[in-house]
Amino acid sequence: MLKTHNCGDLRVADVGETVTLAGWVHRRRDHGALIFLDLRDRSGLVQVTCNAQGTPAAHAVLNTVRGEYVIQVQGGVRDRPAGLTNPNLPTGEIEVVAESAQILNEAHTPPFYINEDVEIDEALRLKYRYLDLRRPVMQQNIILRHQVVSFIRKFLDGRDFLEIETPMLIKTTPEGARDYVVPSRVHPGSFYALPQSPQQLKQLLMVAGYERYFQIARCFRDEDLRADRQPEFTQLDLEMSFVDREDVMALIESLYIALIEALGSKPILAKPFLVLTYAEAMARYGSDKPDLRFGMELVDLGDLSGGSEFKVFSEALAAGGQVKAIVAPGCADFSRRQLDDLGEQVKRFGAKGLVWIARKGDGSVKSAAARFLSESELAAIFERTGAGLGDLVLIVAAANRSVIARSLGELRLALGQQLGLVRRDVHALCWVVEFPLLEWSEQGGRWTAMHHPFTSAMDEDWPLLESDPGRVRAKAYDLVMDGWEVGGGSIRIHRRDRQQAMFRALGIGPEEAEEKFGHLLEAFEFGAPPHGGIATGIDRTVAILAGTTSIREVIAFPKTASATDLMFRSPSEISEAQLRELHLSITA
RNA sequence: GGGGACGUAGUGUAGUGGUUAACAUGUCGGCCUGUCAAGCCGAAGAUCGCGGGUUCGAACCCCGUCGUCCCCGCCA
Repeated sequence: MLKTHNCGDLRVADVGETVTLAGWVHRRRDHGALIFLDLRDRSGLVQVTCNAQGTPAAHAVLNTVRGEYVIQVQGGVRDRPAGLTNPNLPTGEIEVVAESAQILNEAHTPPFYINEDVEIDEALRLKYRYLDLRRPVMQQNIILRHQVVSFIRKFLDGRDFLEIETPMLIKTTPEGARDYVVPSRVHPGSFYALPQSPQQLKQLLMVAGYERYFQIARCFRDEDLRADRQPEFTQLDLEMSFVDREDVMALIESLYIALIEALGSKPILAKPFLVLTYAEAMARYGSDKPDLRFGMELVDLGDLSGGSEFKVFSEALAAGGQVKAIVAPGCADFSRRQLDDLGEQVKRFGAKGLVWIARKGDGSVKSAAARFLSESELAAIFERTGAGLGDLVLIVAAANRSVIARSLGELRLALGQQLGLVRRDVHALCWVVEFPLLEWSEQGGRWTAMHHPFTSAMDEDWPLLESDPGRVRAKAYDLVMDGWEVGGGSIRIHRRDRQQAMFRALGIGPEEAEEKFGHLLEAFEFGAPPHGGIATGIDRTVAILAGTTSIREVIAFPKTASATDLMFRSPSEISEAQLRELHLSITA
């Protein structure tokens, strides 16, 4: 080894030791005959010093080094003189007096600061990702990610799980996201698909009798990107035989509690995790991934507004819709401009408008709708919503219930952040269960699986699959953390007849089912055990633990929003020869 | 596919129609033996993303285009 110690590990206990260090010049403070420099390696920083009289050999070398030079230093660890310690550095009580030093490699001045935390254009960071990753913040993120994955492996190994790899070159499936596809050289005109998840493979491992499987699995989906979505991402993929819903949930709950308590920096707001049905989550939070770090729940005003003079209310209800409200605490004095902005926000989600009622501090009521609402109606609204003096009641009425949920749910999130109501000092996790098995696709004109086509219905709901598919609830569960969907899973179908019934409900005919899923259907006839599992997002989990809002911050080499890699400059064209070999021609 | 924001020395920003594009920091040089965002003095460093247009005159206004980010659609 070119070094005997790590920079960041040196302490007072090492005083008197002779050490050899190697690392990057983080910062240099040159007093002429006296030089200080902060030497950095993965473990952290330590101050190295030398002077022209006492250590001339080292001084001659360190006089020429610059930022990010890679150097090696030999010297003794000593206590810093009294009053000269640096409490901001874990190594701040000691320093290394360099006796000699060598330049291992010179470095250009980097295109951005590695030794300072300033905002840098993300495109530049991605172009020089290897320098970006050198920054201490990024190193912490990547190290945290390693710790999370390592923790999960140990946890599951201790509970009798087997880590089993599954292929990356599989087969395109109907349903779900757009596949990334790989042309076959050997079979002209045929393609592999990269897995959107190892879903079928892990089910087949259950049929194979492995009982408890997991994998830190890379997944690929060719869909547009977001701050929390990359074309390739990593899941903890897990499957168990002979379990019911509660078994999988209990296992993952204990894993996440242990994980957060071991590696997170914030306490968990409530244990055990709250379990909400999908219907409840939508009703109370207007979202299937509610952020429980603050209140501001949606309140139903339907029974108060049935006979209202206010047609916005009564007509929505007559059309089978709802009238619902949230209370923005202390916002009664919002300006007209602010209220208009809130109105614009809900319109994005299909609401015709936002009804606002300001209950002023002096007890007076201000509202554009006030003349349509009686005293008693107002009083009832204030009582139901709990709106006090100084609060602002925000109401959406619509015939379409999902419009109300969506618009008030998003408004709740926006206001929660804007008003600083979201508790940043805790993590809040919950389960959302009993999702609808199917949802109607307007553009497809058919039912689609809300989770995936292998999800089992609730036992008592199976009879509804043909008669009333929209009412069938799934044995599915989502894990939600701080308003992010971090995981989702289900008990699977393990009987051929039920799987066929599911395909039928999805409009997949017998021939197509045989062609696309024949292997699975056949496997179910050879003794498939009842089984279920879950997949949780490693990128999202680490991002939340790291306190960042983009998963790119916890992925070593992420892609841009347009799915390019700025360092490799990928995707890129391939040669004519490669195209020929793959039997491909470019038409675009 | 759609909407929005941004693009100015290496980096982060200011400049919203008028002389030589400003500030901080970094870089380079000089001085300096206790700094830790070292300090002091000096110097260099800009195709104002790119193309077109309006104007006597454009970093600034307009159109297009490229790139990055955020959102909608999409994401079983």
